[in-house]
Amino acid sequence: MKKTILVFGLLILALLLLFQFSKYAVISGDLNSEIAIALIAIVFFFIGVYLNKKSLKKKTTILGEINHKKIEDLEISKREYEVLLGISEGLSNKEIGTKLFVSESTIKTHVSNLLSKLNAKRRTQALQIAKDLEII
Amino acid sequence: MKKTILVFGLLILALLLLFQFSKYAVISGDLNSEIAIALIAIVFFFIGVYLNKKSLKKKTTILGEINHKKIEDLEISKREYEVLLGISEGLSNKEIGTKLFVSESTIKTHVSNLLSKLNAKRRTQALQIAKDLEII
DNA sequence: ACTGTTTTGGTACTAAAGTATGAGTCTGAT
DNA sequence: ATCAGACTCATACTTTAGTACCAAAACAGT
Repeated sequence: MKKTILVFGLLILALLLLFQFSKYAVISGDLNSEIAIALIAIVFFFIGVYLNKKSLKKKTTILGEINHKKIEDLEISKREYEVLLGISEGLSNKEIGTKLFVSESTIKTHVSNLLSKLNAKRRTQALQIAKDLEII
Repeated sequence: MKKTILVFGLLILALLLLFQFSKYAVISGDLNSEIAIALIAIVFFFIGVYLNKKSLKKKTTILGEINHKKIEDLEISKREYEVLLGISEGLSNKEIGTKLFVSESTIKTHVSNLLSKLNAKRRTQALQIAKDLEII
């Protein structure tokens, strides 16, 4: 946050200097006034682009983030969550078991518990619900 | 949200400073060029914001849009695609059948064809692949 | 040390999912 | 009219998924 303020402060300072410079350039006639105006225009254009991109980025990132609180609220354990991720990768129970170095039976238990915690009837429905809750 | 407020605050500050400079310009008798420069700056700033917002909007929409060409390339039929959507909603074959007014057998056929076309072994894997190909 | 939760895993079933094959219907294009 | 592709549906199987129940080991916190 402090960095942001510092950056913007320096930015404004730079702009003011640029502005000042342009003013004197125009008055003294050293520079072609059209070039000075064009510079101002270009710089402010990119400032606008930059600020807008920054503010929009936040919104987009939030949409792709996982809601850790929701996971806790649903009382989904670490292992169960790993299984959920396996499901989202399209793996079978046996494949998830191999990946996590446990038996298929264990995965079945986890999946069954997951389904009841997510209030789902199938693993595909669990995926849909999980996406909706933003936990995957 | 806080960031947005901060950004706009700094923006307003910058504008006020610009305005102040214009006032001094008026006092010093250099009115026309100052106002002109300030106007140019503000206008181009907003042009930058506007254009950027437009281009970002397109990108975001593209990310959420379906790649219709890919669907054709994979030779996925209309009905098969509807079944795919049903799967992505977490429905069972029977439920998809009810939704589309056909028997479960028909859905099974569609699913089976879908899986081979998507090169998937399971419906969950089909979902993962379909998302990757941006067809859902 | 005791307690509660997590993780693990097994058995025994039931229910879905998926495969293979065949076949009738329907529609758009030639 | 014929022909290809899409849609429909059934039977018969095999394979995963999912449920129910039980039980032991591992662990964290008190």
